[in-house]
Amino acid sequence: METGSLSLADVPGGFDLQATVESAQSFRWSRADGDAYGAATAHGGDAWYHTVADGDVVWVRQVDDRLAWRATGDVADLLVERFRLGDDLDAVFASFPTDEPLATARAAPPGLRVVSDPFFPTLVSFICSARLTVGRIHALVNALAEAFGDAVEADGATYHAFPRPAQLAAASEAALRDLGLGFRAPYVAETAAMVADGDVSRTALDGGYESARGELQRFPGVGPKVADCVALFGLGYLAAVPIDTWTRRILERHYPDLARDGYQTTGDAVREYFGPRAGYAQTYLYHYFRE
DNA sequence: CGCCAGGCTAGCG
DNA sequence: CGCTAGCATGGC
Repeated sequence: METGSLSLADVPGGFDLQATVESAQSFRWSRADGDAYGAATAHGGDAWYHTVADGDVVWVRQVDDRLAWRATGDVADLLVERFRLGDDLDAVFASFPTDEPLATARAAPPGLRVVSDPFFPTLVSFICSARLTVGRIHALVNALAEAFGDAVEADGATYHAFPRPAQLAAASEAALRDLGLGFRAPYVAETAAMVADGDVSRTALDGGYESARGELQRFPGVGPKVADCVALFGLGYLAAVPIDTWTRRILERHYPDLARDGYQTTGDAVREYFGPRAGYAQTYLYHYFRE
């Protein structure tokens, strides 16, 4: 087991681990003190969170200006990437128009970051997200890992990586339904098969936000909203603005001029207003106003 | 019991 | 094009 600690003192705009891993972007972080994902907790502040990333079991916790980690390998670089610690949040917010709702959202808490998660787990997670609560998405995604992912031992316990495309493609639709996937089961099965078979263009995914969105919607179970979530959290396109039921309510209440009838037109209006990193604004608004 | 959840798809007009 | 019913499941 290796350990390390990252200083957050010089990370511009700061970092809030709990907000970032419990804000329904990533569903593969679990808190040691019970499975309270999605439940508002006043102070998970210095709790340990764990996951399996790139084959390593990883524990991480934040104490003030330090991010401490333990893992089965060196994960310092991985954490910097996954949590986008290189993003200058002060610069991001300086690029937004100043308005009251966003200022309020940023203050509670500052340091929430858009995650940068691996593509396939993000794709499957958000296919699963349709018509589910955040807590149930978390439970389902981790049930998929336990059922079909590689086992990794650490500290005398067994953890599971998220399944690779071929592993999920080999799962029967009935087995997926048994986990509680419901009508999402065939979507996950067919999408996993497409990725496992190479029926996806990496060039299109890497060819900009518009290109990626089109390629993503080729997958069954991926419409405009899920495509935006994958583009933002799994491909790093900060122009993506996922508009779920909560975000639509938030827009209608706080930004009535941006809430158009259609999905696409609303997203375009939000991008027009906040600019090319509008996804960051959406992530803060969603996190703060969801309650 | 009814309603809703980080929606999508098929099938209408 | 736009619009809507149906979809599985569990929690409140």
